[in-house]
Amino acid sequence: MESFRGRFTNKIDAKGRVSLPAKFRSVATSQGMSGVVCFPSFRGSFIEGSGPRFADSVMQMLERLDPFSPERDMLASVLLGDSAELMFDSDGRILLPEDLRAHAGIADEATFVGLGEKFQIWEPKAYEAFRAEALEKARAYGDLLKSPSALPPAGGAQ
Amino acid sequence: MESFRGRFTNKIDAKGRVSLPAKFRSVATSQGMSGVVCFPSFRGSFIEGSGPRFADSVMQMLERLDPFSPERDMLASVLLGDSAELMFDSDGRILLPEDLRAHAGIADEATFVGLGEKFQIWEPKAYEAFRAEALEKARAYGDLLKSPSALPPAGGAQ
DNA sequence: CGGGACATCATGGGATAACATGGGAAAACG
DNA sequence: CGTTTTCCCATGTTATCCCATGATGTCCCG
Repeated sequence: MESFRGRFTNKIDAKGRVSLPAKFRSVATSQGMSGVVCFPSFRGSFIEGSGPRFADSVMQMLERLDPFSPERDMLASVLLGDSAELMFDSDGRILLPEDLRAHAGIADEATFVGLGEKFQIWEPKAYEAFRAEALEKARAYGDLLKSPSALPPAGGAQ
Repeated sequence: MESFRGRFTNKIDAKGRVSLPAKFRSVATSQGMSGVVCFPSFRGSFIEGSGPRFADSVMQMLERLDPFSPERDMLASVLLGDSAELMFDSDGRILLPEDLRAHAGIADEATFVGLGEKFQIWEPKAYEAFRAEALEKARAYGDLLKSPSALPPAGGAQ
């Protein structure tokens, strides 16, 4: 199962287009979609993105809630209302909407970071800073990664 | 399966016409209807809308209730009695009925918010306020989707 | 091992199509 | 008849398509 991996920084042209890294493109395509789904992170100034597989799982989670419940409406507003389906053109580029760019403080360059089932899009310098911090935290969180064979029962989600 | 996603704010002209966002239009069309079904929300000052698929499922939900119960009648009078089938014209516009506009406090602009199987139509500033609240609550509901990996990535449960 | 032929990719620009929006005229309605 | 709705056309803006270029990588063959 392919997943998003690696880091790529691409330019944004005058029309707002960016090349989606070729490797990301092929992940999305292998999931049956000629595009990606993006939405502003509600945890920081960056854009979250994914292929249809992850996006569908979010959708299914929402459909399990009562159709007129406040929880469903609020979660859907944030997760779907703010999201955008960005199809790539014949050259593999996507058009980053103005509001998403503003959220991430992105001007003329964007850094794509693969995170498995999803990826993130950052303003390059902002990502540098985040990455330095992530490295620190990773050191501390390293203990959380257990060898699968060492997990006691099933579930593991302490 | 296509669904309503994204947020769009369009103008209402002197005749009361609004462009239904092109993406919403194609969702409705793919469900076999050249229009959408709209009705006032019973939980707030906004309009609920959907394609025929969701509208049918609402119908079925009503039919599961006791046919002569006051609950059923109350819900039906809002969900069906106040609902309108709005066909879009050759340019993809719909005509928002006066009572629906009044319910949502909509004057000359309308914000369409995609929520999966359904969508909502808001007065832009009212939606802004709702969204801010939704963002807060979504963080609280975040237990449902806390770490992104907590979501079933590839059909974990279903 | 080296060098080139070729594919892939990111990027730029011009042409074209799609979309939101405004207004006029015909048609439907009461 | 007057009012409201539908249809048609015009326009500016935005997005999409198509082609060109250069840079990088890959592969094959000598």
